[in-house]
Amino acid sequence: MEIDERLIYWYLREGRDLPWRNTRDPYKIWLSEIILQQTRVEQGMSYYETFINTYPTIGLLADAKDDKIMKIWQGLGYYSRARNLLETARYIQNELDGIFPQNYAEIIKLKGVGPYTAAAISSFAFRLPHAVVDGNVSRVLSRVFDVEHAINSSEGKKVIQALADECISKKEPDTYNQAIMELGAMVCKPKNPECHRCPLKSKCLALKNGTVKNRPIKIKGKKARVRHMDYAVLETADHVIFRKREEKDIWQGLHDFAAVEEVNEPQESYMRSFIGREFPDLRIVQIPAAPEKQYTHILSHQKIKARFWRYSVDGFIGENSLYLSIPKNQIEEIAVPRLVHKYLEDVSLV
DNA sequence: AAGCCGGGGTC
DNA sequence: GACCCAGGCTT
Repeated sequence: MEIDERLIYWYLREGRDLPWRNTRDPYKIWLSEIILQQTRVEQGMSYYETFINTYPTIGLLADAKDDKIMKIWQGLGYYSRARNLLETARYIQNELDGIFPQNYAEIIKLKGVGPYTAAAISSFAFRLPHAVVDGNVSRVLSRVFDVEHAINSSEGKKVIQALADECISKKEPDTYNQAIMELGAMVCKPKNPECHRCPLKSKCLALKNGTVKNRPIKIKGKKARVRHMDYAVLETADHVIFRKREEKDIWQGLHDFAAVEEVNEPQESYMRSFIGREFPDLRIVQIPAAPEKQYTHILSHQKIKARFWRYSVDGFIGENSLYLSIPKNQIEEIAVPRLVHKYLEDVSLV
């Protein structure tokens, strides 16, 4: 039996029943694929349910407020996905009369949709023969064909895509695409792959050559850089002052606090003078002797050493400011990074 | 081609 | 701590 047939038989027998696998609605498939970019099924599942329940159609999503989308996306990471999701929903609703594009060339033009996602939507929604290549597929194919190119080099990507294009079932491209990703997730795992129960074990060159453990080859990434963020948490009797992050940096569109970022960790006096410059109309009522909390927050590319200094203040923040004064009983309404939410929980502000 | 963009799980 | 996840965008 050929590779595609083996995969399909195995998948029909052992594949998981996931919500987005029971539809050909391109809206639902697109939404699920954006959520699942660089995200495990188990992590994305509840977000998918929330989106579909809140916005059953693309037209309803298009009408949503930006801040509401960021709030629902809170905790999923890679927030540009949420911004692009909304922009694309509005584009399809307003410019394309709500009709989702129906072929690969048109689909890949959508913002936030690259080669993987365009192939996924093309095959799952329209049964077009475009082979998906994601992390799972790259791993499976690099083992089955014992590929020595690094899968994250441009040469390696070409090699893998060519193999994928060759293997895909022309009759059932949708089932085949689901199947090979499922195999990568359930059997041909990064560590401890379960080759004994693999439908491709008799065809796998890496298994035959004893190189499974060394496939795929991958070029190592850079180490995370360290950042020091010292937050001034300014609190009045019933408000807390937040900042909406608009600059091109992490957490765009989310809220944190007024912050000092220096190479070294500042002393309290430095924080106080920063607050004086940034908020001339504010009077500090109570000065902390030390940070209220500190955490090390790990991102894939940054290690953030965060300290939270909490000041009691009174007065008003200026007009037209970058800052928002949020009533304490509405803090849970705004989107915040995981780090900030952790702090808010630890000090009982949410 | 390389850098940037999150958060959570596994080993 | 290193690696990985239904990747894509920017430079």
